[in-house]
Amino acid sequence: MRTETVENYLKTIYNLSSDNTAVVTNQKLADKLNINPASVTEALRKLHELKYVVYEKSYGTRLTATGAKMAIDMVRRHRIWETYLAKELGFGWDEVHEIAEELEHVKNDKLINKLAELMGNPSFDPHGDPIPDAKGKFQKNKFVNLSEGKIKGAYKIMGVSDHSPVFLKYLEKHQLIIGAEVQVKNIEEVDGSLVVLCNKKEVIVSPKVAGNIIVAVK
Amino acid sequence: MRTETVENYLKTIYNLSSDNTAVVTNQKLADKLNINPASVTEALRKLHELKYVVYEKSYGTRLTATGAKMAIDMVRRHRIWETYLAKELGFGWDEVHEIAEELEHVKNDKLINKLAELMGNPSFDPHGDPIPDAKGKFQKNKFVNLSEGKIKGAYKIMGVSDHSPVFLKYLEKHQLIIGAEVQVKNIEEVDGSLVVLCNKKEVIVSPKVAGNIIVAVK
DNA sequence: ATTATCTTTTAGGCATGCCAAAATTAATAA
DNA sequence: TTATTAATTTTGGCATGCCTAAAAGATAAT
Repeated sequence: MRTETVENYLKTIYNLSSDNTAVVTNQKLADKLNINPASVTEALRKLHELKYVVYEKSYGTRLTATGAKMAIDMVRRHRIWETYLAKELGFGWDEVHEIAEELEHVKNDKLINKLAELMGNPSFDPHGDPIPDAKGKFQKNKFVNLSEGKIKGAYKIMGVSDHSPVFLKYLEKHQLIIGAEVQVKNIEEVDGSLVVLCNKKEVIVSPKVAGNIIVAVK
Repeated sequence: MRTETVENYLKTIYNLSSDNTAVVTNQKLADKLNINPASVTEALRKLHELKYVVYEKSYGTRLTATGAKMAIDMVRRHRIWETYLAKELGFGWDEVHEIAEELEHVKNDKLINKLAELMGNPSFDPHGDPIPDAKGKFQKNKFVNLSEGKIKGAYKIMGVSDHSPVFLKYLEKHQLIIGAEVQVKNIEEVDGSLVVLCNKKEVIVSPKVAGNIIVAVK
């Protein structure tokens, strides 16, 4: 099996079983990878042989320790590249994902570590997602959704949970970017939208949008 | 045919037909690519169909305009990455080739152009190999330090790397100004100083001074 | 418990990109 | 020119990674 193929499967399984405990169904994998479920079955059998996953037919799949390690390594590479592209090369945060998707397959740990070092070993990428360190350890974050914000509460935007370009562009337009400090002035009772002060300007944030903004309480 | 495969063939053909005129034999390609000659025959037939090469059986191969363009693009990407890895990330010169070999396949021109821009759009990589610009044009003249000049070599002064008034005044005094044409008559074995002919006058240039004079090879 | 529905797996196929060995073609020397 | 040698191409095969369609298995509703 080609490394790139293995990496893509493991990464996807990892992302679908967030806490690395849940079992992933073939259908979901097929959807994410945009391939036929039959192909997933084949691939999983091989990944099982290779000891990257434990796969019981008609039941589901989970990563082995080895598989999880590789997956987390992919997450690290991806997020380091994303951060680098955005922070150092000035790419828009809506552009970085696609490029990182290719760069993450370059097999050279020293390269990733140098890039990380160059940026001061960041713990979060431009989307606010945590970057595991070289040993695969994540920095624990205790962030909340802006939708849980309270009137007069002050917050700092740490990340987003919707990574679609449409969403990211929308946020940028209103200066609701990573690192921005916001203050909730009011919460409309009618629809639950938040009136927040950001960069000295008032912005109305719908509950849906707020639910996709991750903030740290200040 | 996978893009990466195409790219590797075109790049190799390009490198083997330096001036882009010569015909490349299958055997040489097979050797360079570490594959069986039979596989080369197959691949070339496909590349011919795809209009990347003109391939006449039992004769040889040369790149079409399209093929050459792609190949030169690969050269640019490779050399930009090499330069970047060495200059910006501190990789040793022996390490960069292998990594660049992977990075060069990442399909994003904006990325390469940003990297190039970051480094001031270099025309030569640290080896002195020319880096084609985004349009595929090579800079004719190769810039080197005058300290790398060879006996009987003819050069044109293009710039200096020491901008101190003392240094500039010294150069002026000896007519060693931008645009001046110089010829190395001799290199003293004792201290490595160069005897150069400039404006029909002989000048002794110490290694230290020569190291701060940038010249184009004529 | 049985049917209807949905998911997963099996079976058979296809394109890619490589191989080894045999056959052909070209180049070189006698 | 003919024999020898070298390069090239043909042939048949193999692994990868995907596909579609059909069979088998699991799930849920009546």
